Order: sequence, then structure tokens, then C-alpha cells
Amino acid sequence: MEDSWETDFPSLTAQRLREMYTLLLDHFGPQNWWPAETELEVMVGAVLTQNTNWSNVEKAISNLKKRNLLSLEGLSTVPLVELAGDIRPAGYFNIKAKRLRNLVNFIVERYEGDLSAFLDEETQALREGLLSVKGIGPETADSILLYAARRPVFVVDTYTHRILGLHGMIYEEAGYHELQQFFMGHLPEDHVLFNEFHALIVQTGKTYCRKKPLCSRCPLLEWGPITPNWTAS
DNA sequence: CACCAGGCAAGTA
DNA sequence: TACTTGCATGGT
Repeated sequence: MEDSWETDFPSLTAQRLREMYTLLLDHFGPQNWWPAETELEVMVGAVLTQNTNWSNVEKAISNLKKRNLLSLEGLSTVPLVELAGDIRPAGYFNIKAKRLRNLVNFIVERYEGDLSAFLDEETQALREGLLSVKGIGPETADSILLYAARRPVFVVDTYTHRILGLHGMIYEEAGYHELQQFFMGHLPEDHVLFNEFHALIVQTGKTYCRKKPLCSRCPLLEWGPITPNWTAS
């Protein structure tokens, strides 16, 4: 890591992260993520929820289940146009149909369709493999690593940026990897903890960050008033 | 009516 | 390398 880029945030400490986790867990309770029945369903959901409300993803997954397409076999053989039609409620349906196909084809071709063999790969190899698939970026890959393969990898999303930014815990221009390293560097590498923590952050974002009035009820306000345009010292 | 959601890749300068 | 734009439905 070369260098000079300031990778530490003065206000973001292990202590502060543990406080945040406790506040959110006490407020919302356990989230029991990922909301899916199988590992493949987690992976499909991870692609479908890209920049998309989860309620829309549920409709799309429901359609796939009704048509018995929620399998490597089904997803890799159904005509692309039909797949797109089935996942229509999730938005971006044409591009997401291709992304799902790219993902299942990767497993079919590289692992002979053996999903368990794929998920048993070493974490680093698994991540690189996922990122090599067109349509799988850092967040989607890490969601699959954490919630399908149960690896201690922290998932960063827009809510993570927004919430930590609002509370002056990071620089606004901080990138995905920097935020991820913060959580992973200051917390025990426990996939159960990371699972719950990310889910709680999303729940907080959905509940309190959508509209300004709701913001006043966020449990994190215990840290003090929000400072929207905080910048590095 | 406008706005946005648990991103990502491709295009432009 | 650093911005910008396209992708699209359904809920508030």
C-alpha cells in the first residue's frame, strides 16, 4: 500500500465502532441477514439489489422461484429475454439478466457447476474470481463473500459512507477499500459480527436517512449533532 | 409531480 | 486518470 494516502480517520476508532454497533443493535435488535433460503439465492439477490430497493428484488426473486429458475441449471439455460422478463420488477432488467448469466456461467465453467466447490475456495481467490465477472463489483462480491460464503469480509455500501460521513468519522472522498479496511482493522475478524453490523447499518439508513425529519430519531445522535460538511484536518 | 433505492461498467476529455 | 452517463421499476 503504497503510501502516503492518509488511511486513518482520527474519529474512527475501535472504541467508536464498538459503540456504534452496540447502539444500533440495542435499537433495532438482530437483523438475521441475509434474507434468503439458499446460498444461490443470496448471490442472485446481491446482483438484483444493485442500486435497487429490496422490495423490488423480492418480487423478482419470487418470479424466479415460481418458474423454478432459481438454480444454476435454470439460470444458465433459460433464454436471456425470458430471464429479463422475470426479473423486470428489480429494474435494470436487461443488464441484470446478463450479470446473473455471467455469474452462473462463471461457476458452471470454472467449477463444473459445483457451487459448494466454488464457495469453498480460499477467500482471496474467491474474491478475485467474483470481481472478474462482468457486473460484479466490490460490494456485490463482498456481499457474496460475507453472506453466502460466510467469510469475515466487511461490506461497505452507500449508507456506510453516508452515515459515517454525517457523523464526521471519515473523509467524504474516502474510497471503498479505505472504509472496508477501517472496519476490518479495528474489529475482530468475525463473520457473525460483520454480518450483523452491515445489516444494522443498512437498516439505519433505510429507517433514518431517507428523510430529514426521521433523522432526529436516529440512535447515533447520542454522539451529538450532525456535521454535514466535515473535512479532514 | 419529482426523487431515489443494499452498483457497475462504459463513455468522454 | 477523473468525471459523467446509462441502466429502469416501483414506492413515497
